[in-house]
Amino acid sequence: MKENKKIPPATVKRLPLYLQCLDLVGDDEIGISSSKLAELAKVNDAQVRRDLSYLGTLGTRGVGYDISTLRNQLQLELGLVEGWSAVIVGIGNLGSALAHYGGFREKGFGIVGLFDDDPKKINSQVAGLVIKPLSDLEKYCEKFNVAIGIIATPGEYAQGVADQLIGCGVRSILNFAPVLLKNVPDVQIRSVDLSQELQILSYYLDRPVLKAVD
Amino acid sequence: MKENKKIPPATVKRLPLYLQCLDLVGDDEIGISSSKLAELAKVNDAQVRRDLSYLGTLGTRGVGYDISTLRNQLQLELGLVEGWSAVIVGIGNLGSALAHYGGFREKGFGIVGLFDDDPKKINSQVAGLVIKPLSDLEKYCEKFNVAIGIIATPGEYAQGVADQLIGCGVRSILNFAPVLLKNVPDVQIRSVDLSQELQILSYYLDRPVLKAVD
DNA sequence: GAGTGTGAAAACATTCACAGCT
DNA sequence: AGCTGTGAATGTTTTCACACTC
Repeated sequence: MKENKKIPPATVKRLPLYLQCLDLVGDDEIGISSSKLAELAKVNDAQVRRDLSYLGTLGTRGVGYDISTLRNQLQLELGLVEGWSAVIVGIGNLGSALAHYGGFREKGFGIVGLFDDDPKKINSQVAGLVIKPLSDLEKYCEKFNVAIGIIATPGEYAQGVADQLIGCGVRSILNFAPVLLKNVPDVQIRSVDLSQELQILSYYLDRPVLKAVD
Repeated sequence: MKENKKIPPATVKRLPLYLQCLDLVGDDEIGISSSKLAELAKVNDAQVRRDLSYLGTLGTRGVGYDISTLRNQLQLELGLVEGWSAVIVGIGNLGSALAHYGGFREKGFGIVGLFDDDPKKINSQVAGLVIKPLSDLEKYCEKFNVAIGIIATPGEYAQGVADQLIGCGVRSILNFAPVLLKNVPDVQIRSVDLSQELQILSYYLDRPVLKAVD
């Protein structure tokens, strides 16, 4: 396991953003200043410097940050160089969208299996992978040492799928089903609830003056 | 416009969660205590009381909160009773998933139009709506007074679509494309980046001891 | 001169703990 | 007795501002 120097959660949430911003600067650019990066990421420049300082002393005073060093360090810190394997469970429209989404592979994640219990879907192909029944999950998790489970099922199946994933040794779950999953010790669960995002937006719709967070 | 008593952003983010939790309690229950709600929402009970106190004095000391009053107040505060209209642009797998997603309507949003510029998709139906070309966007926005634009296009089209939506008077955008949209004054933009969520998970994957935020 | 790294200040968010109401 | 609403305490995050390095 990696050394546990603590990076504040608020900073962790911004690291992928910085990584994305680095891809936006021209290939000819070799360095970047905190203020330029701040402008791209739409945050304060002191914020950028504070955040990056948690990764070590990466910058050069009077000069800025070397882009490729910075990118490497961000990838390292986020664990994107470990090549984590992931499976997607629930291959409806959302699951298919996720399976096709190139951003995962590009960022170092490998989608190694698609699962669904609908007989009409089993054995059909999506994004070059054959859809398997959930009974094959354990076999896959062992074979590919699956670290991440992505849940894209309807709400009513999500908790059962989560339990199964955890039973197979998966320690990280990204949940798109609109339900609250039970907490389990040592298992990280992140939920993205599409309708909640819209509700937050709705609050600010009436109040154009206020600024949302995030 | 609604009165602008300020609710802290961190609280606004939890209001939809409380609303969801209220649906979890039995229909026979008439009231709920902050500690019960806290348990369901997995937050501290003082947090619940503080959050709800921003909506006014809703509880009864010694008793708790009346569920239906609380639900009404949450919906009111979030602007879910205004019946905001939304359009979805980009009807690939993700856009289709969003179009089918029942949670939007249930929460008071009306999806009034689907748009895509792929000739193969135009005029076909998804979730009971006919897909229209982007050139029809302005007409729809006027006709239905569209408040929210949901972007589910590939990244390269997202900024153009956002510009068009804003040009049509849309003041709120929920963006699923993995790009950073330009900020525009008085336009609220929320981005959900699927790969960023996965990267945050990845950070904590190596560090089972640490707790993520959110 | 330009731009980082970081103490110190300010702002924001969470939690404790209890007075006060039912 | 039970549970809310909220001052006060604590913890976290952001921002300022400047000493320091290249």
